[in-house]
Amino acid sequence: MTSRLQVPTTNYLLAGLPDLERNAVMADCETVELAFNEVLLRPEDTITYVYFPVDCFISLITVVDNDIRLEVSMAGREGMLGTSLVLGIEDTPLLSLVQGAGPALRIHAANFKRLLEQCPVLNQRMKGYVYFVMNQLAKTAACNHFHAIEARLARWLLMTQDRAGTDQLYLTHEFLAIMLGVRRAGVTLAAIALQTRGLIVYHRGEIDVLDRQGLIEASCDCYMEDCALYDRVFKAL
Amino acid sequence: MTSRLQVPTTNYLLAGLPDLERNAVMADCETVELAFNEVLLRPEDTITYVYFPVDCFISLITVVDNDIRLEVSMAGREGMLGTSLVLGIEDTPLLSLVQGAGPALRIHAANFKRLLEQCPVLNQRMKGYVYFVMNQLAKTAACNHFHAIEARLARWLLMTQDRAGTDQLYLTHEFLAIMLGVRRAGVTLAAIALQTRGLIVYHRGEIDVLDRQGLIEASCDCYMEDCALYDRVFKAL
DNA sequence: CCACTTATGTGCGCTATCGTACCGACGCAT
DNA sequence: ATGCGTCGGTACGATAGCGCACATAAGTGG
Repeated sequence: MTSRLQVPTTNYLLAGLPDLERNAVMADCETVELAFNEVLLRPEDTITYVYFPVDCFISLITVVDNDIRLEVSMAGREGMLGTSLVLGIEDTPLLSLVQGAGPALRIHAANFKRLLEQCPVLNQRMKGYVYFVMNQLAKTAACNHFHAIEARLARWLLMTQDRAGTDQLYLTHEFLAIMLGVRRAGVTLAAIALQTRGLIVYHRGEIDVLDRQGLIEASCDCYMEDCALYDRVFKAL
Repeated sequence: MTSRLQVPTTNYLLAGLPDLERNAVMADCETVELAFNEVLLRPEDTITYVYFPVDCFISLITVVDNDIRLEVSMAGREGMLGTSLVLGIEDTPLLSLVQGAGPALRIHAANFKRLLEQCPVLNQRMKGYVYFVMNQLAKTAACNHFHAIEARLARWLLMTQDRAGTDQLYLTHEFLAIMLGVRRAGVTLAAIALQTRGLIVYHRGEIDVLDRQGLIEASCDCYMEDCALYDRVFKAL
């Protein structure tokens, strides 16, 4: 049960294409249902499909020291999975994990590469997205380093809310701890702080955003800067 | 005075081009001498020149909360400055700062864009470098978050040594502190530890690498993984 | 309704790092 | 030779977050 009034039917990167290109892309797309916790790509994997989330979202996670994980990017309907192919590289060093179940469009890698050649607007939008992700990575590196858990949690919830398109998020503190690279107990404390301020309520694996504006104030500026960068890149495309 | 026996005359990204393309690129290049501490690009700046370091190196720095800085990437003769143009974007959100003075090749942005269209190998190598940087950013985000100052300092020195091509590095603790996003006093302690182990010696703004292998052992795996990724990307190109 | 699993709350001692400050040493410039 | 700015060493209290461990509470399945 969600508060969503209307189920979105497409992905923003594709929605902005001119009709001709969008039709060409859609002709090669199939809709698939991504399951919660599904691993789409492991580090070093060869990319077989490119995914465009429609109503789901995916975490991109870097793995260090063999087992320590940290989320470095997130793709929902504003993004895609498979950026390496845009750069002409067939594999990925990141782990991609489905965090919000739901439909996505997917295309075979070979078809995607063909489409990149044939569709100049698609190509430029994909490159724009790569640019956005790069700068999000840079910003996130600094954010993770300098900002407190509470602000980072607020940012993470906002980003997830945007990508999930709903005010109800289904996540445990345990899971958030892994994403943020901190202790589970640390997340609990931060969550209590946000809840006490009336910004969220949560209960056993569900977090509801009550006060989006308040969350924005509780988060670091990184959230708004990310949004601004996305808009800047794609308003021009 | 350096320990370098031979001054390198070109940039690795360009050196690997087929003759035809390299000649085309070189025809549009001029050699410039970059000065220590020179700011090549500020956040939001429009890129006017693309730089290919020949015997100098440049820090790419992200700025958060208006004044806090953190180095997120570094470009020496193995890299370039101006990756945004490879993605068809004219500006950059990062600050680029010359850290090691010396010669670089530069090309006007407009000419570079033309060359990207005309030279397929150049284009693919540039995209490969973007891929490398993206994954370096992701890895660095985790490294900054999880690893101790001493290991990060060791990694930073190794990376700088590779890019500078010399065992003598001219950097103060103060400067290193800004790059690593830590206190100056924290760098001093880490430097003392490395020096005590005989891996480096330093004195008023100069750091000499004595035991490269030892430094590798003192650094986190991130260093070697970075090197491996670079090799993997470019051995295929 | 009970046993079990999972999610959250909490406590405690520990450590890395912070912020700040001060001092001495070095070396350049006059 | 002197003076001043820069660089590095050190100290000290503060603190965020850690590792670990245990308690409680809420669902879940028999």
